[in-house]
Formats: sequence, C-alpha cells, structure tokens
Amino acid sequence: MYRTKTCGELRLADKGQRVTLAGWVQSVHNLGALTFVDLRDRYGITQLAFTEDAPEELKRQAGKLGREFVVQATGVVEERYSKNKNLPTGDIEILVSELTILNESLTPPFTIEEESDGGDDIRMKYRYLDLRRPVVRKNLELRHRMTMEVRRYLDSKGFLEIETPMLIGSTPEGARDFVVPSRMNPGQFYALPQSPQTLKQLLMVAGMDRYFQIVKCFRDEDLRADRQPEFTQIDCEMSFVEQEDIIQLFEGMAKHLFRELRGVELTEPFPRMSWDEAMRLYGSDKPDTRFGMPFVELMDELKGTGEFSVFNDAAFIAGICAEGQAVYTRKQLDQLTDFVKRPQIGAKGLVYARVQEDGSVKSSVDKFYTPEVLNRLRDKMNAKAGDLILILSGDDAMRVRKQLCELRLEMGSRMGLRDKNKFSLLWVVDFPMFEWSEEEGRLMAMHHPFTHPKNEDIPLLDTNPAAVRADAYDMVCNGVEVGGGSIRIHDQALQAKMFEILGFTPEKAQQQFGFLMNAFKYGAPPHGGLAYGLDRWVSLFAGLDSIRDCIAFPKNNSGRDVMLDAPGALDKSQLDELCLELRLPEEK
RNA sequence: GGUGCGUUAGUUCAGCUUGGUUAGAAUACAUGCCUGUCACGCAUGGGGUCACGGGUUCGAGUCCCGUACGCACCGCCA
Repeated sequence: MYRTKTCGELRLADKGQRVTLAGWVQSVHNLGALTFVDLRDRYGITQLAFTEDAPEELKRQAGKLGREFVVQATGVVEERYSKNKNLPTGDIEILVSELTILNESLTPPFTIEEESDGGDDIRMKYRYLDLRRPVVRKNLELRHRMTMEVRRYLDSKGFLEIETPMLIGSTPEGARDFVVPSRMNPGQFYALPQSPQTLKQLLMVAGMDRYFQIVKCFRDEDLRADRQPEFTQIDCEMSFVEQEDIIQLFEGMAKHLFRELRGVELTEPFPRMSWDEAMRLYGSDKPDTRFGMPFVELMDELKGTGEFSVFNDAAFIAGICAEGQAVYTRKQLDQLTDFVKRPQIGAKGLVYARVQEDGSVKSSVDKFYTPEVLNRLRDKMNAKAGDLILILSGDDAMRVRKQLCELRLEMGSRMGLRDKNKFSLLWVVDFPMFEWSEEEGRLMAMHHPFTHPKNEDIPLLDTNPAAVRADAYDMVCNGVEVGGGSIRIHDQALQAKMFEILGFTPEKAQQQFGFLMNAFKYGAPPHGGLAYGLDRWVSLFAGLDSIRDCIAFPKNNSGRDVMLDAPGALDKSQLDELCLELRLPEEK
C-alpha cells in the first residue's frame, strides 16, 4: 500500500497516529539540523518534519529531495511547535521515520504554487505540471461537479443520455467543419459535428422523447478567450413541447446549478426580453443586465434642434446616462472618445453632457444648442444632477447601437458595476429567423435552418421573410450567452420551404439534409431543445476570464496544442493510404 | 483576411524614448552556514544566439522593414 492517508485530511485529532503519505515535494526548508518538506497531493499539503534525532541516513535522504520529487513517507502525526494558519493541516506535521523516493523530477520550468510565476505559454506546454496547481485543479473539480449535477437533474426529469456519432457528414451551412478522410472510401470525408443537432432531432423521430448528452462539438473557426475549436455542450432535446415548456425546464436546471454549485438561490423567474428590445435598449442580443444604463433614442431632441451638423445629418442618435459620473475630467472624456474611435469600435466621435449641481447642462455641443434643448435632452435621459450623458450618432442604427453597447460595457466596468460575484440572468426570445449575409448575398438562418418560425409569422415567409421571427431563445448571464435553443420544424414541407428561402435547390437540400426530411415523413413529433455551453458555465461560476482555464488540455489562439505539438504533418505513407496529395501555399 | 500589443537569464520582467565600456532585478537553481521553517534567513556562485532574417549606421538589445511565434480584439463562429 502506497499510502494510508492523503495530504489533506490529517488534523490535531489524529495526533499519535502512524501514517503513510505519498505525494509531490512542494518545497524543502533546510535549517541545518532540521528539515521541513511540504508534501502535496490532490487533497492538500502536509508538512513532513525531519528532526535532529533522525538517523543520519534519513537526514541525508531528506537533503537530496528536490521540487516535484514523488515520495512516500511514514511517520507519526505530531502537534506542531508553531502552527500554520494558512493550511487546513497546519496544526500537525509528520515526524518521518521512513522515506522512499518513488521518482525524481527535473526542476520544473515554473513554480507550481497557487500563484505560478509562469506565463500562459509555458504553462500550456507543461500543462500536466500546471494542473498540479490547486487553482487549476479546482476548476476541473468544479467542472466535474457541474456535469454530475446536470446528469442528476436531467435524470430526475426523465432524460436519457444517448451518444451520437463523432464521424458524420459535412454540411457547409454554418461554421466550417473539421474533416476526417476515410481510408476505406478514398476521396471521401467525414466531418466532426458542429453540434449533434440533426441527430438529436432524429432521436425525437425515434420516440426517445427526452434526450441529453454532454458532448464535444467542433468548429473550425478563429478562436477567442471564450472560444475553442472543440468545446463541450450540454445538449438537450424534448418532444411534445412548446417554447414555454423548454424555458421552464432549463430555467429550473440553471437554478439547480446555482443552488448546488454556488449556493445562490434564484427564486424569481428569469426576465424575458425580445431580441428587438435587447437591441434597442442594449445594442446586443446578450445584454449584461447586472447594471442598467439603457439606451435612449434622441432623434427628436437633437436632430434639427440646433446647428450641430453631425446630428443634423445623422440617421440615428442615442445616448446613455452614467449616474454620478459628471465628475469625469476632460482627460477622462478624451480617453473615452479615443476608446469609441478605436478601429474595432469605429465611432466617429463622442458627445458628452454633464448635469451640473444646479441642474443645468454643460456639454461639448453647448455652442450649437440652446439651454432649453439641452434641458429637454436631460429630461429625456432621466438624468439628475451629477450625471454624465454620453451620446453617439451615425448613419446606421445597428452600427451605432453596437458602438454604444461597447461604450456602455466600458462605463459599466469603470463604474464597478460588473461584479463577478453578481449574476443577472435573462431569456432573450423572438430572434429573427433570418439575417442578411453581405458575403453570400442571401438570407442566412440566424439560429439554424431547422428552427421553427413563429406561427403568426409563417405567412410572411412568402411576402417578407426578413421580418419573420423564430421560436428561438437564448439564456444570457452577465452578458454571456450561456445557452440557446429553439422549437424545431417537424413538418417536411415547411422544412423544404425553409431550405428554399435559404437558397438551396431542392436537389441540394435533398442531398445534404434528405435524411432529415425523409425521417420527417415517418411521423416526426413536435419537438425542440436547447444546448448549454459547459465551458462557459464553469468559467462563469469560477470567475474565469478564459474558458481555457477550465479545460484540462486546451488549444491556443491558433488552434494548436502546444503540449502535443498538434496539428502536425502526416507521413507520405499515411497520405498515400488515404489517397491524399498536398497542395500547400507557395513559400514566400 | 485584418488591427493592436508583445518576444531580453529556467521563469516573470526592466533596459529601447535620447544607438556607445562588462545587458540588470526579482525569483528559480547550485554550494555553504543555520534547532521550528512555512514568501525562512544569511553568504557565495553559475546561468544570455537580447525570437529569426534583412536594412540604416563607424557602431544596433535599442531605429526601420520583413518573417515566425504568443496574447487580445474585428471579420468569422447557421
């Protein structure tokens, strides 16, 4: 037996026990005649003590220990002379009588402690060492507990966990696929699923009624702090349900997770906001509702009421009111102006107005407007003395809203209104069915092509498809889309019509999605579902800035695994067997 | 496809604005001393292709251009 106890469990009550521990050497303190070793495993740290009375051989052995050596130590639990309040095991130590070095270690390239001295790059290259750090380990523990609670909740609601294949066919609609060549079918390729969407719909046709799967999904698109090429979804689908049934059940799951994993009781129903309202008030389909500061449209107040040509020429003017921020200095306001003018935001400029102590308005456009106009602006913004009004304008309402959205989030951050320990959840509903793609020159499905249009909007499919809304919904928490889903089409004719509007010829639709439309001919039940992003949920609960920190072996910004050095080239023989030939871009 | 920032000791960084002697700090590592450490302390020591390529210059870690890599973001992510 390698150990009788772990490094996290011994307390003063265990005094006098003879125990054997095994773990990694976190640190060695050699004081001459005395040596202390911090021994670490998954459960904690326990101090090993080698005193003056120890046999010479044992002391010599202890002196040889280096960081991250794997050792086994046997001894008696003793009370410490001086206790360490930072450790749960800080009241005791092991007076070691036997020590075995199970394995030596090279000096690790960074310190393996709560706060490592290593940067992201080096820690990813040696991720197996990084994962020894408690802070990273705790993220994986949280992830484990979350999947356990998801399974417990869904099982209690009658869901079946069913696996779907990873090797499926490619569908060009949507994100780029990762593809896998087939040796037995030369020149043909599988694709890894972007989501098990169509498969879970087929499970509904099969009568499985309530399905879920904690499943890897793959998308070959550029990455971000919150986007990995492979990520995990909690994927669910139900039959004989309406939107309301799904929202109820999965709102219940969110509340369950908050209760079990964060100790937060969410008693109220989550607010619902239409997509349209979310865009008008916050300029985003995933608004951060931890704070207010909604947009106020100001066309009536500011267009044509003064000599300011920027506003007089604008097609859209809107502002936000930052409570108590009239103290902003000219320099800070210039900084904000630079912020909105950054290329990725792209505003032309920023107009501001401070509400003075006496209620009068002092603005950057004073010379263009009368005090009466500015007072009307103040009243429309609902601004009080001490508030700061920030205004953007432009030719395109959606573009201005996006810019103002960035400004609102920036102000929220500056004002400390985006507390990681505060959670504000809502449902965004009634998404548009389609959005116009400039690149493709056609309508694209905003959610996906299997989404059911709202019944009252179905007539518009023929007359004004761009105005059709969908039975689609997203769950949003703190400005992060944590889940989304829809009621699906279960009627073969409606599905065929949808493909037609999306620019598919009947032949192409049949070729790519024939399996689904054929299945719909054999008694498909009404159905719908939802998928939660597991990585984002864990990050949210752990307060992480990047989902990489809750994934054991994540990929970097370029989609590389720097530890495995993947992806990599194939041998000629492998390529030959797959009947593949490479045509790489010319070397520059 | 694009924008910004970065790349100097094992690691995290300073040095670059204003080019000029032997490139520094902290930490890690090694050696020695130390009977209660726990961010131990003290002393000593080793450790550098200043990412790579080109250019400007009498002279480049420092200025310019390109490439690679990393991070963040835009596009993209049905």
